Amino acid sequence: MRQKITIKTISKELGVSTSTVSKALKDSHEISIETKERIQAYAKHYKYKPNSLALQLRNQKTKVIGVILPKIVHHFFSTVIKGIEEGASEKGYHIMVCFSNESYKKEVENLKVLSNGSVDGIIVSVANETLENKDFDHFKELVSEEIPLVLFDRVVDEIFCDKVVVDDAGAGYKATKHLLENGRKKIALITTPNHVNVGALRRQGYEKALIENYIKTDKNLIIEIDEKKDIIGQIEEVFNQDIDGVFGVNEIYAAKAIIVAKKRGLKVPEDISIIGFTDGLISRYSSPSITTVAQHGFTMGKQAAELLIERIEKESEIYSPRKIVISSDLKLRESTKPSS
Amino acid sequence: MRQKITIKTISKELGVSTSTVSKALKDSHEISIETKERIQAYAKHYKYKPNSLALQLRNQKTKVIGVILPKIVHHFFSTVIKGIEEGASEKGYHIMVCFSNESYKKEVENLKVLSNGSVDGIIVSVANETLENKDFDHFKELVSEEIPLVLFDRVVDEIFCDKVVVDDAGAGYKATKHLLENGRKKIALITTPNHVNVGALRRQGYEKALIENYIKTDKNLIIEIDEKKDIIGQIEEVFNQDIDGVFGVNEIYAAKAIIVAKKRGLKVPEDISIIGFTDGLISRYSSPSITTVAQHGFTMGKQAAELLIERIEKESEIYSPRKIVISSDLKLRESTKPSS
DNA sequence: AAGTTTAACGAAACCGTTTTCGTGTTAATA
DNA sequence: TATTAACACGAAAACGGTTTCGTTAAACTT
Repeated sequence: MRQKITIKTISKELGVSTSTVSKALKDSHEISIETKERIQAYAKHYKYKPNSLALQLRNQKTKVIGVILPKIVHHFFSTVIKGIEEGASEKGYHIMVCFSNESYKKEVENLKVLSNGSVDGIIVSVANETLENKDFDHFKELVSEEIPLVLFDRVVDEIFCDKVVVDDAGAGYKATKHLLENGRKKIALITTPNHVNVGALRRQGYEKALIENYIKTDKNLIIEIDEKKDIIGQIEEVFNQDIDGVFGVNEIYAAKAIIVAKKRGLKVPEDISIIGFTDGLISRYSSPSITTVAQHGFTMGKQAAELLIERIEKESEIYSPRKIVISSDLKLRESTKPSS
Repeated sequence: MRQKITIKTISKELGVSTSTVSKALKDSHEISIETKERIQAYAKHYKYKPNSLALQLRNQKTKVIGVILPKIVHHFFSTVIKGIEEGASEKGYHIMVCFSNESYKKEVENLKVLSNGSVDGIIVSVANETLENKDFDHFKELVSEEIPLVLFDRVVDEIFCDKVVVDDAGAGYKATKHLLENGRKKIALITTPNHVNVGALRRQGYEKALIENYIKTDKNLIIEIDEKKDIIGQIEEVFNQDIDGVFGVNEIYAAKAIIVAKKRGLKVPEDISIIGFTDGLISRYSSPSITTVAQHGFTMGKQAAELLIERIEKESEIYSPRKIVISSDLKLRESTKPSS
């Protein structure tokens, strides 16, 4: 890189001290008008830009927030990022993004790098592997160092920090209830293994809705997808039962359920209602378009950013972690309708 | 934040100088084994972490690369980010992500913030508004400051820097040729306004393929979508002509074309073949699934990162900008087949 | 015994900026 | 004319590290 121009350069060139230059550039009254003009003109001409690293070091703050996500090529998470960025940028912050790729090891590494002073606070959605391991020491260490931390979506209760979550149980309940109101009675649940707590919560909602309607849950109708194997094949199994409704805990499962249904000659939504989760592009563009639970990723991200920044800027206050629950709505589309 | 422990703290506490501490932590031979052990034990116990800002300031490098994207909630761009992150992280770099939201003003701002020393280099895909304005001074200034810059996908030839692009003209040609080989002759092109140069290039490819097959291009079959208006409505117009093939320059246009076709009672792909661009989720899950040109966003991102890092680390060498062209492939799916 | 090497450490400069606290000069006041 | 205030500026410390170059004392040569 070309020789950068710094305050020191200016001060040498103009025969004044660095303090004078610094003050002149800030239009301080301590400096005479002529000197200020000379310095400012010089700075402008040579396109002086204050080195932000130096400022960050001096001010002991970076105005950057770190974000660690399990993945990015995913509608929900990219929406959240957008929300975080908007929330941050409104307050003059920037974001530094890392991915754990669902790996515990990468999460730990990322956390370590971010916590060495390069960011003022961190927003995380916990990796699946970490949730399985139940090893949260890296987060606890962060908290003990009093680095502001906000968890969202995939959160862990035992970590003492602010959280933003969707009402997954409520959402699962709403989705299932919608199917029930459609007159569906034999409702399959396509979900993730139980350690993914959002999946578990959605399942709770599903079960609650069934119980309220005096339907007992049938284990054969619940299938936990192993993403390492063929997903379609696993979904096929549940279609071997007699079912008239499907609740998929994400939009991929719902979309694949539609594919399976079609293959079996079932008409969606006439013969079977299918509902998904995450209001992404798939739900909008699949045919029939899919009724889903909208997760409001943007709102989550923005709230998370706002929460974090508040924490950063009021560091002195007594700390009592907050939990924001974002409620989710049903987005009605073509894949569900009352049974005839 | 709690009182951070620094080298100075350690040196005071242990009654040695900061230089000794620094050397001891680096296991320097200059320091006696006993002293080293004392210092290292203390550092470990109190979880000393070197402040990266201080290091960055001293080393005059941050190991961070800035990324400016027009948007994020978009399959292609999120794939690119993933590629960039992977390329960066393999070389020990981190990424700082900003969004221009297609706005010239935000792009300029982001560029200014990133170019003040907080990153070692920058990767950008230019905002639409900037492409319309044709105002590239902010990039030129960056180049004149010799800050490493890589442009990808939406690039501008007149900016003197490395570039990574997809072979848009070639891809447009391939797509159109595929339709022609399907026996389609009246092929509509649904594209963007011409200032978006990727759109323009794809159009060139389209026209080239037609000319090669002695078909003259019909202006009525080409429609430039104004995204501010109702997209479906605009697509409807082109369906008022007699057409048997559609080439949409992104997957949304292709998906919407399918919707319109269905509404008109046309069967896809029997009556009309439809091909899209960007191999995202929509193409995979729409029904019928959509034949597309796969853009290899991941590869682009990774290449961009590698190019940039090479530039950063070999700053002394004579500069002659490189342009990497990523070739694109057709991903055949259900929405196209030979006419019968 | 005088000179030389080596081990173990510290002082100080440096990265770029801000800010507090002088300090010297001039102008205003008593 | 002596004192004081105002003005314009500079020196130095600070942020948290690294690194070069002493420096001192002990150990080793000859």
